Amino acid sequence: MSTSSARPAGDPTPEPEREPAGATPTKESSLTLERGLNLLQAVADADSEAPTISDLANIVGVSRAAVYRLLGPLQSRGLVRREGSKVRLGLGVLWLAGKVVPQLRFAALPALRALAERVGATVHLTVADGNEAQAIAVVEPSWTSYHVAYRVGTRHSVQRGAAGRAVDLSEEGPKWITSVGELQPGAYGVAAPVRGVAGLRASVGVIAMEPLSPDEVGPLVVRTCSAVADALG
Amino acid sequence: MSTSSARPAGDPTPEPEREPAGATPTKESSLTLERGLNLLQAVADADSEAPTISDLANIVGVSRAAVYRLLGPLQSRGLVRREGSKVRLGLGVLWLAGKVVPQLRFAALPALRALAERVGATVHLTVADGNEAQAIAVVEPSWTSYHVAYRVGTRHSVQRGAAGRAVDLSEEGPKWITSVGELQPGAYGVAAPVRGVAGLRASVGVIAMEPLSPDEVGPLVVRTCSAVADALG
DNA sequence: GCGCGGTGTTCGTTTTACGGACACTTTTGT
DNA sequence: ACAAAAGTGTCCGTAAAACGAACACCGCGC
Repeated sequence: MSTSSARPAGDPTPEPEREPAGATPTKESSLTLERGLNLLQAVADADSEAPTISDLANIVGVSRAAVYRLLGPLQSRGLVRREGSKVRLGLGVLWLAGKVVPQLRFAALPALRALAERVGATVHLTVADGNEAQAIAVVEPSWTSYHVAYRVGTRHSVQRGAAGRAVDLSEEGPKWITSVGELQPGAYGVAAPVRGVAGLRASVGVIAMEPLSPDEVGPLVVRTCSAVADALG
Repeated sequence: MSTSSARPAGDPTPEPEREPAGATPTKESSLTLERGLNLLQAVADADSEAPTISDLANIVGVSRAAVYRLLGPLQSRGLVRREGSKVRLGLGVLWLAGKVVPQLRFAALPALRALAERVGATVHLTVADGNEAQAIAVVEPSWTSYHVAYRVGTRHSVQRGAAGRAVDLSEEGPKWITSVGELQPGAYGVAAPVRGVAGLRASVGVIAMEPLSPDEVGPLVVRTCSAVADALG
């Protein structure tokens, strides 16, 4: 939550206060929406056993009448669907997911571009989806005569390529990974995982036609990963 | 807004039974949740221009204070994230999307199984994601000596294979599509698109090792598509 | 038959969310 | 440079919205 460096308005200066016992540090929340999203989450959590209305009322901790009210808006947007008396996730979720990728890409682009121009090679952001990895953003340097063209949307196993293996790189151990000709003969890769963004398995990678100097490029990639993580977190 | 409101009022339940009593199309709704989801949608709709709090207040038609309150729950679940003073979609959406596929698969399985047993060949449900198609459910017949093994998760271009081309089959024209050896030499395919489920581009296909009788199998596939559409809609 | 576990809707009450106002900081503009 | 504009974040009293118990109802099994 807004770990961004620049905090716009002043809240670190509790100067004009007369708040005796600050019970909650400004708990901004809306109970109804909270419950509505709890409901959505409860539906999502039930993988194979579709919950009934009553089940949901129990899980979320509200009356059944409330579940009906909350289900309305959820349903009209296709986030949930009713199948007889069972409730399941709806396809509106997929629509939303389709919208998140461009925004994710957009947010990460500046950091990727900086790296691409710096090292003069193609840079990409890859996210894991199950045990497949997919490139969601690619940036090519603007000043080179030759560089590798890498297509957005490329998918491969998370076990292949520097970018693939990097997404699940353990906390300890090497900070980055290199590969030679794993996905494409003659292609040299360096990649590092993006850490610190909850729910995201991703990596930033560099692809070049000539061997990269790992000691030089590696740290740059790692730094870009941090930048990307900041941009997304 | 969008097409989501295209919910046929009449409950399309060709499913035999289970429907308790006459479902009265009562407009159950919760204003707060409605607004909260509108907010989420507003954030999703802004592809490249990240909206500010004030923007969102204008778009959704509520006071800024309300936006703050609504943003709380949304943010804590990672559905949106704040980037300085801009608001973007969060990664919780991807998490949700990951949960919808198994439920989708589960819902469609009975219809697929029925078809597989009927024609004695492997049946699969394929959904399009961008210009790639991915098999999310595969059912193999239980009584055949030989059948094609097809892996869940297989991806290919939407232009290839009967299942791929079927997802974007226009309303007019053929009801189903056949293919021979397009993805795999010696494999014969018949596929038809799943229609009527808003926001979903999908197809049901049959794969066999021997030529299928289109006139016989085609209508069956189409019928299965309807069944699947009903199960999901 | 009767209870049991479901759904769907109503109604009066009070909790919840509303939005104008304020204090403040950052950016814009002449 | 300074002023004006636009932005954020938070307070408050008020009114409207959401709450949950209760009701009417249906299908199933003991």
